[in-house]
This record gives sequence, structure tokens and C-alpha cells, in this order.
Amino acid sequence: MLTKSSTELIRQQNRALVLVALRRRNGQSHTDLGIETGLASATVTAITQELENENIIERTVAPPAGGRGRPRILFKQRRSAAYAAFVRISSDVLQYSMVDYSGTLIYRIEEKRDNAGQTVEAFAADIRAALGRLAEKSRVSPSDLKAISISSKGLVADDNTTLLWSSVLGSQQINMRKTLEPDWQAKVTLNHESLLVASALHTSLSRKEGKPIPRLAALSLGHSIGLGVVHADTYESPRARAPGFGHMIHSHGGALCRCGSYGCIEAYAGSYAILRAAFKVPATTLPANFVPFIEVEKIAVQARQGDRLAKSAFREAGTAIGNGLARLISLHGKMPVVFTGPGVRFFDLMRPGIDEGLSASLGVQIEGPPEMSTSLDEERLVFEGHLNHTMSAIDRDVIAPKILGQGGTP
Amino acid sequence: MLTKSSTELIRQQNRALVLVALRRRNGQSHTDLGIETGLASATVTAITQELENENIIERTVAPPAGGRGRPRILFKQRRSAAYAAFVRISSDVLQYSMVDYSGTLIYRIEEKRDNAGQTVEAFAADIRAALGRLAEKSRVSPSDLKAISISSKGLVADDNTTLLWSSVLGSQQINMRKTLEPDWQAKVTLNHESLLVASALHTSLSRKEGKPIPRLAALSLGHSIGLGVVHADTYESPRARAPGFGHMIHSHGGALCRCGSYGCIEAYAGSYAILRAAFKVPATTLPANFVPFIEVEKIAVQARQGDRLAKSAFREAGTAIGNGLARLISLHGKMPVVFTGPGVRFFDLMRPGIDEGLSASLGVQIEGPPEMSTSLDEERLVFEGHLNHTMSAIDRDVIAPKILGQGGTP
DNA sequence: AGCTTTTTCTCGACAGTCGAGAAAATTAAT
DNA sequence: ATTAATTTTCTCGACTGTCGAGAAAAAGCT
Repeated sequence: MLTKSSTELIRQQNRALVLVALRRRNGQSHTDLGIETGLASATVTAITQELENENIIERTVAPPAGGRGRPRILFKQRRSAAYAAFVRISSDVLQYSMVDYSGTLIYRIEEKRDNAGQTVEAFAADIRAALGRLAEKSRVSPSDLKAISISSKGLVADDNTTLLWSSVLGSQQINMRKTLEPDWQAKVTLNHESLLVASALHTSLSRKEGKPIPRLAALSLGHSIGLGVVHADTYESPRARAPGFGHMIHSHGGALCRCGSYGCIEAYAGSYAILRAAFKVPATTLPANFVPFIEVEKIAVQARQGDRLAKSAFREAGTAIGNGLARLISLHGKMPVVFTGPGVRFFDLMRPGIDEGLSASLGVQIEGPPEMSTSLDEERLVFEGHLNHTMSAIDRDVIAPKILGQGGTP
Repeated sequence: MLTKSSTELIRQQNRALVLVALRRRNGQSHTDLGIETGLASATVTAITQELENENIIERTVAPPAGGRGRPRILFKQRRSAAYAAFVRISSDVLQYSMVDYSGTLIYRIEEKRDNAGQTVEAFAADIRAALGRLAEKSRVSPSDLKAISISSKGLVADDNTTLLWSSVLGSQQINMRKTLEPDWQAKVTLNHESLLVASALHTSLSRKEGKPIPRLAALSLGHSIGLGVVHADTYESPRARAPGFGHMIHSHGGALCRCGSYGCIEAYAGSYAILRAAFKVPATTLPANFVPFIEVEKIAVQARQGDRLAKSAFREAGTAIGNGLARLISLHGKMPVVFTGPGVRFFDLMRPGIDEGLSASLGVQIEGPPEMSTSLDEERLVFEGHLNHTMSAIDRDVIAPKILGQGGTP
């Protein structure tokens, strides 16, 4: 949507431009910023002075690049300019992190969860209490906490607020904004974990390539199957989505899934599904809620030793994923796929099935199969995703719009 | 992507704002424009004067709204300010339309096509020649033709330029920009027909609702199956995509499709597929290239009289579509679906299958089934889609960026 | 101390928006 | 026939912002 443009808006945009540049590389001189943002030197001065008065950035001196000349002044984010908290909800642990404005982790709490059926209220109370402790321990005053970013697996509504379905709470829904905004004036957002992974991969790979990758998918293989997709159409900021890939129908009326539906991808490719197939348990048996990964590992060993049943369990999982990716590509176009999560250890076993499942579609036949790669260290990617999303949101929505009545003595 | 902002850019954006307002309702006064754009009166004056000098808009007087007072000056698009040509490629006819800057159709040519295998070169030459005649007959000088918008069914690459696969040319690819840009300096774009339909429906329904609809799908039922999806995320202009829905896998290793793959949705829901199912022809038989719609109509009559085989043919088609929509919703979220094309006549027969195919997915179970409706008059929707896309592109890319050395005597 | 080099900062010109109120063009009232 | 009222357009000066050029600053080198 086009909106009214005024001179003040220009300043806001150009402030954002400087903040983004600083986010890309912290500690840049006046001249660096001029080059990176494309702004005139005079404009850079005006903006950096403003930001300095508002205590957003600070200066340090550094010797000139060419050995002699006037020393450069490097601008850096003031670490105490703002804070953000991340909450990572996974099936067995809740991880709370506090980061400062420069994006450095300053405190972390981890809490084991018992997987017993918990009520939404108790769950919400736990999170509220833990966030309180996090702020206290890291000595962040509530008014300085500008954003709370939450990630979870499962089905996230696209208001970026409501968790519709999760393996832990089932279909008990929870609205994170309503839960947390009374306690904090920070902006609360909820994203699917795979969205953050995809987003982190997208920025890091785009930087490596030197230009934005038009599309990218991240597929997390674990107890559940999660997909994140990033689209970067020309001239607009990339947008990420985390669709309900794990519970997309693979085969109409097929195997029973943990979610209660029949034929979901997860009912073929989730860890419990692999177990079920390997032990010839009927596909209509209600699956176990949590399968230790060691069990899957055992089957993988058998498969690698040539066991036919074990091999076909992984192959079937691959076919479900391959078909799903073929459908994704039919709807979104060809894009590279990065596999993450603990399940990548079995990627080689699933690969034949994936290739077969992909090959069936016209799009793949015409444009060729997508590039596929694996990436370990999902935890780091989730953290980076949180960081990218939150810090750019703070820059864009809190810092760039000049707030009057600010600025004082450092 | 954020880019440098300057005062000139503001003007460009605000010019665009005025042009968009005029596109929404042609013939608005100074005051109207001020209200609709949110710009100050002084700014409106500045911009309208500029546009007038550049011969983009013209003024007519009208009595004041309240009976007395100074007469209003209504600004209207100057019809000769620019022209656009549309080419609609369908399996049996090529339709060429010329419209002026106000969006009024001023000339049209239709050419029957023989469905014999034609080479890409001959096909390209046909289009080039017809466009030449179109410009000549409508007395539009080549330099005034600012855009050529082409629509087709099949698989369109997302460079908006290349036709990757079509039922007519098969997998002989054709790059429309390369074909036409040497003759015309107009901007050439190729879009899937269903994308234009979806886009037209989106703007008209959004206007009816008073606010932009977040998502919408248009499903065209004909010889082939085409899907267009429109996304209107907050604060950005809506974007449309036309995925290869018809050739998305419905059932792995299933019925043989016209495209050569097995298991495509079209191989179950295309008109030839319904025929095949109704006559119990094996699903692996190579389908006929063109099926007269009368044949499908006959089967529909039988189905409505209770013939079981005929009924199940439509039901199966419905299931394929329903499953496909369930998958679409898994990946994109819930959205209303509008069915268009000649096949909507059989919508009632397919409906049970569609409902069944939809119900299988978790997303549908949680958020409920999507709203479904039908719309006849696909041809008008395609034309409106062409119009929306092209005219806003001309406004945004040609008119709004002030071109120096313009303006003269009308 | 003076010259060179590198970098930051300042100044005046220019482009654009905005609000207020003047000006214009008409009908209604006297 | 004037004058008043009304509606709408247009103009003026203040303000915000960007830009390029060149001044100023702060160092090393000779």
C-alpha cells in the first residue's frame, strides 16, 4: 500500500538505513556509512549526531586506514540502548535468552519441561515467571526491554501471536501477546522455529552470494517436521512463512498422525513414523508421543547394515518428504532446500526416497531438482533467526521513528 | 530492500499516490484528491499542475457539490497519455486488445488458432504481426505504447517473461520479452491467466469489503486447471502468483497426465480426465489433446440423472481438487477460493469430492474449510486483471518518475 | 614548523510538504 | 444591482530534509 510521504518520513527511512548498515557491521566510520548507505556525507553527519544524542550509538576513535590522516571515528551500537528477550519453546526444554542492542547474549536460562499434559494457564504462568527472573538476573529494567520473540514448533497463526497447535499443548491455543503484553510493554511476536531457521539461512547465504537469494526453504527434521520458506521478491524486504508442512496431506486416507489426521507427511517422516514402519506396526496405530532419538539411531544402524525393512522405513519417509517438496515447488517455484535438525543424520538413508518423491512433478522435470544441502547446529540458526527478526524490528519500529523528548547526558 | 530516500523520491511517491487515486475513480476535484491521498491542499496543487503540464491529466469544470460556490475542477486521465496492448493466449484463440490511458478498450482483434503443432518461431511471428496490425488499426504510434501484457495458461517462469510449458506449445519455451522488445520499446510482461483472474477478483472483492482481503485463490476449471493466489500482507502491495497447481502431484504414480507426468491434479480433474474416468478408459491411456466441452456436458447430464460411473468421475475430480486446495492451505494458510471457467457448471457435481478432499488436512480441521464461491465471466476477469496490472505499472514506472524535458502545448 | 593525507564537519542552495489564509467563482439575499 | 455567503482553488512563508563543495580537524612525514 502506498502511503503519504513527507520530509520527516525521509529522515526516518534514512535513519533506518544507517541502523541497518550498522547492524551488518558494527563499528563503521562516517565515510564507511556514507558509502554503504549511499547517503551524502552531510546527511550521515546529521543522522549520526541525532542518534548519538539519543544514546543509540556511541563513538570510538580508530587510526585512519592509510596510516596517517585524521583518525576515524567508529560508530557502534550502544549496548544498553535496548534489550530483547527470546523464548524458545521445544518439546523438552524452554530456553530463555536476553540480548542487548548489539545482539550479544547476556544471560540465559534453560528449564527442562515435563511432557505431562500441562494446562495452558500453567504453561503461561511458567513463561511469565521465567521472563521475570531473566530480566532480574540480567539487570534489565522492564522499560528497556523492547521486544520479546518467541519460537515454537507446530502451527502458528499468521497474526504472529497465536499458537494454534503444538505437540505439547495439543490444540489448546495460546495467545502470546495477550499473555505477555500486560507485564511488559515490549512488542511480543511468535514465530515458527523453522521460519527463524529459514530466515537465518537466507541472510547468511545471501551475504555469502553477495546478492539476495530469491527463495529458500529450510526443512527441520526432528520429532516433528517443520518447514520455513523465505521469499525475496525484487525490491521488497524478504518475507518468511512457516506453513503447516508437517501436517500437509501426503497420502489421502493414509497413516495415522500424532495430530489425529490421516496421511500427514509427519505420519511418514516423523521419528515415530520411522519406528512404526521399521517394526511393522500397523500405520493406523496411535503413535507414541515422544520417541527417544536413540531408537531411530538403532534403526539407522540396521539400515546401513542392509536390513531391508529398516531401509524401506527411511525410504518411505524420504518419499513423503520428496512429494511434499515437489508440491511446495509446484506452488512456489524451484528453490534450494536446506535440511536441519537431528534428523539430518539419516539424510543419506532418506535421499533415495526424496529423489523419487521429487521426480514425479512436472515442475521438477522442467526446471530440474532443487539444490539440497544439510546444516547442523540448528540451535545457532534459531538464535540467529531470533536475532535478525527482533533487532531489525527494533531498529525499524522503535529506533528509526524519531521519538521526541529524548536525548540527554550519557 | 531499503533504499536511499530523497526529496525527489517523495515527490515521485506522492505523484504515484495521486495517479492511484485517479485510477480508483476518474474525475476527482482538488479537494477529493486531498482527502483520498491525505496530502495537503498545497501539495495537490503542485502535483496536479505538474501532471497537467506533462499532458497526463486534463481538467473539466463541474458545478460545486453544494449547489453554490466556486465550481469544482475535475481532473481526469488524458486518454491519449499512454496506451497498452493485451494479448490473451488460449488454446483455441488469440485475442489482442488495445486500451488507452483511461483503461477503455479501443480496438480488438481475435484470431482463431489451429491446434496443429506449431513451431515457436511461427507462433512468435503471428503475434508480432498481429500486434503491428492492432497498433495500425487503432492508430497508436509505437512510441505511445507503454506496455504489452500477455496472458497464457500453462507454466510461466517467475521472470514474468518466459512461457515454460503450455498445452499448445508443449515444452517448447518462448521468451516473450526477447520476442517483442525489439519491435516495441514497451515493457513486456507475461502472466498466467489465473494470476490475472485472482488479481482482478482480489481488487474487486477488497473494494467491496472496504479493506484488502489478506489472501485469495482463484481456481480456473477448464481444459486445464489453473490457480492464482494473491497475498496482501500488511503494508505492502498485494502480490500475486500463479503456481503450477494443475500439475502438482495429486497421487504419487497415479493417472497419466497430458504433460507426460503421472498423478497430476489435471490428470484427475481436467476435462479429458473426467471423460476418461466416465468411460472407464484406463488411467494410463494417453489423453486426447482437446476435448469438446459438450462431451463433458453429456456426462454431467448422466451424473445428474444418477449414473454412478458419471457421478464418481466428477467426484474423483473433486477429490483431486480438494486435496490440492488442502495442500495449498497447509502451505499458505486459509483463504477464500473462487472457482471460475467453464467447469464451474459442474461445480455442484464436484462439490462432495472437494469437501472430502479438503477435510483430510489438519489446517482445515482447525481453522475450518475455506469459503468457496463461483464466478462466471472469466473473460471479463482476465481483461480486468490485465488492466489492473498494466495500468498500475505504467503509473508507477512510467508516469510517476518525472521525466524531464516533457510538457508542451496540448 | 610546514606540508601532506585522511577524515569529519559546516554552509548555503535546492526540493519538497504543510497550514493558513487570500483569491476566485458562483448562488442567494437584500 | 449590489452585497453577502459559500464553496473551492491557489499562493505564500515557514519548516524539514538532502546534497555538494569546501572548510576544518587531526594526525604523520620531512
